[in-house]
Amino acid sequence: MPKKKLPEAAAGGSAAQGATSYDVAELAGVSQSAVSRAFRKGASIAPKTREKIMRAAKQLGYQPNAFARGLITRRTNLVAVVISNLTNLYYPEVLAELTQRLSATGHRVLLFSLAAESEIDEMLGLIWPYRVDGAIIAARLKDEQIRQFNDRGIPIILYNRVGEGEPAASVACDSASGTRELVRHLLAAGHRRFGIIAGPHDSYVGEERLDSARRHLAAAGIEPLLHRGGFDYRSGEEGLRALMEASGGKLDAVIATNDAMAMGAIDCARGAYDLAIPDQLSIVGFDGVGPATWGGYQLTTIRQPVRRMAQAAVDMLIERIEQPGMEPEQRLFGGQLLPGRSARLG
Amino acid sequence: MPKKKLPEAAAGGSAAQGATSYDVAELAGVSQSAVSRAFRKGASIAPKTREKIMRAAKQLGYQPNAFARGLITRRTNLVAVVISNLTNLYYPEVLAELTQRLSATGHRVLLFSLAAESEIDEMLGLIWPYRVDGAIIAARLKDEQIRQFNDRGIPIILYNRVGEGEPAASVACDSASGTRELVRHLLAAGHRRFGIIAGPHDSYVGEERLDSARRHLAAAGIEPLLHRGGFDYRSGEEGLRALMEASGGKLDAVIATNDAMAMGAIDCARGAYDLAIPDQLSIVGFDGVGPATWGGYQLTTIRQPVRRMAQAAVDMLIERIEQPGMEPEQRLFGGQLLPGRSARLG
DNA sequence: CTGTTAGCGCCTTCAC
DNA sequence: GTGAAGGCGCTAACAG
Repeated sequence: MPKKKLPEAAAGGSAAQGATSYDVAELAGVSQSAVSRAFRKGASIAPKTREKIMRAAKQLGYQPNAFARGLITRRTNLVAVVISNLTNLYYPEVLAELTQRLSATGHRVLLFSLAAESEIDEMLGLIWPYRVDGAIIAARLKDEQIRQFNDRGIPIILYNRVGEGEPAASVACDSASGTRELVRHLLAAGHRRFGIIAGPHDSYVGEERLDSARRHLAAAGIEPLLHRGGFDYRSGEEGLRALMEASGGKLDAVIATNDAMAMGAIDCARGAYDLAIPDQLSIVGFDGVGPATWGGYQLTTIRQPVRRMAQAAVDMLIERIEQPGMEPEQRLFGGQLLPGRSARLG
Repeated sequence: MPKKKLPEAAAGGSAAQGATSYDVAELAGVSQSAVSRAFRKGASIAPKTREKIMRAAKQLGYQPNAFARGLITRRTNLVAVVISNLTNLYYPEVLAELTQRLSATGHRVLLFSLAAESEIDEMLGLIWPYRVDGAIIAARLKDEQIRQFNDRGIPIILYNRVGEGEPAASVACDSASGTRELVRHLLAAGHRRFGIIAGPHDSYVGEERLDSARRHLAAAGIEPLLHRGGFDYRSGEEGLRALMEASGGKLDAVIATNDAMAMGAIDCARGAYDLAIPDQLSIVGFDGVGPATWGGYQLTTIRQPVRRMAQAAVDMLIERIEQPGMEPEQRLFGGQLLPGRSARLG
């Protein structure tokens, strides 16, 4: 029988601070462990007792305490989702998909967002106490940081990143071949004078896109102008301005390494230089975010299959939670060319 | 001394499944409770022992188990954040602010996003087991649902919503007066034939904006045309089309109840009807999301003070966590008119 | 199928 | 300032 008997409201009054399984057991006239079983899925319990218990539970507003449960089962049903840059236009889509998928499989999302990549170590210190079952990470982890997850036996999935030395499972969109496709079409349409608006050095996919663009342009004997920005709209405006200046206004095509910058470049080209897009200048992006398809932009870009990628990330993570020690698979998704109307393609 | 002695790696090899405070105590040559004190802030412990313990802890990769701690202290440091519509352009900003603020005050964010408002009850069932310290909710709660939080003694802050019957603390942007300001300027500029593109009925702020617009137009003897959409860009396009049709093309101004729809309307007006904005048609929005200020739109709108609102929500929540039983204050923030270039204002 | 008995890892009195 | 017990709410073997 229950040892604690705080002076509580008599009948089914205020649930106050949360009833325990003992309270429910008492009310239902069964043992505490019966209550426990009633709330676990594969547990053997007679339908009648179960029903009795559920009724009592509802009356008391009882819900099993996840903390007590997690302490024993060593399963918290918590998944950490780490996103560096929530205001990026691209990530909200990802986050929405991830939380939906994770909820659907009985997991809760513990969200971490970073103001700067340097905060990662600090953030890891906030994660460990919660004994998350796994993590999905869209931020640049160092090998050392990946190893900390590995050492603790916490499976992780890197999103649009790959582990450099330390093994890590990952899903990503194939930036290299997406960019190649854009470059090829631009070359085929006769563009020769290129500018590139790239992101900061510390972005994995950003550098991949930049490298790919330069490599394939070099293969055609072309050396593009380069400007670096911060992946946001304003960077696109600044980038276009810088490129126009550096080229003396002689530019055929601009490759931005994401959509936000491409849209900034388009608006700047139209607004500040009165250029017709794509007739006088072709501009391409990457990601296929929502606004890219808006009438004002109709951006020529590569659309990442966000839903499938998120689905894959969740599936892979759950596999690894249920079945520890799986090999660090890397899944690479192809992007889809959205022709749009911001570039002339050949 | 520790009773469990699993056959583990001998030295400081693999931290495996997480060291406990007993492991640390043993290694540091102190009692378990000393370790506990070393990791709690206001606890009395000698600097030297503390240091010894911290060294041992680091060696073992020890971090206190939040589940065990929460079980005793009844404080989980978890805050539920519920957002109905993550892909809304507006909410990512909010979410980013909220997570930053909450992290800064030692709280973890448990994120829930809804595909439909009907999922709320289901979601509440997922929240209770985690004994969150509080919740910030940007979704339409019914009184009954608010009461469940109140009954459990879990403080909540409604974001851009207010409780209808059941008392609830809230922060919101003053939609009514923001809309009034827009309408007044539009009237002053001589607009007479109005169309409104509104959101679905179940949006609190949406209806508030709609009501306010209609009321102030009515005061000027004007009855606007109305089209309802879903708060997204496409709805704005459709809305404009519908209004043009219903008015036979005779329209002076369109009031969209959020920015996304306003931007859709602008693009549609330009693209499908070849109208010059704002010369031939004024279009206004509400929210002041990022893209609204982009060169292609330069939307005339009301900017919500998102940062201050998020800050306020977090502050109010924390107050109520530390000091239960505070009265349900409602904080209303004024929006700022962004004149932009999508409407002629008087 | 049900009740009993140990803990999960930590915080919290309480003596010392 | 430190260590020794007890218990937070629940699950996981066990008997019956």
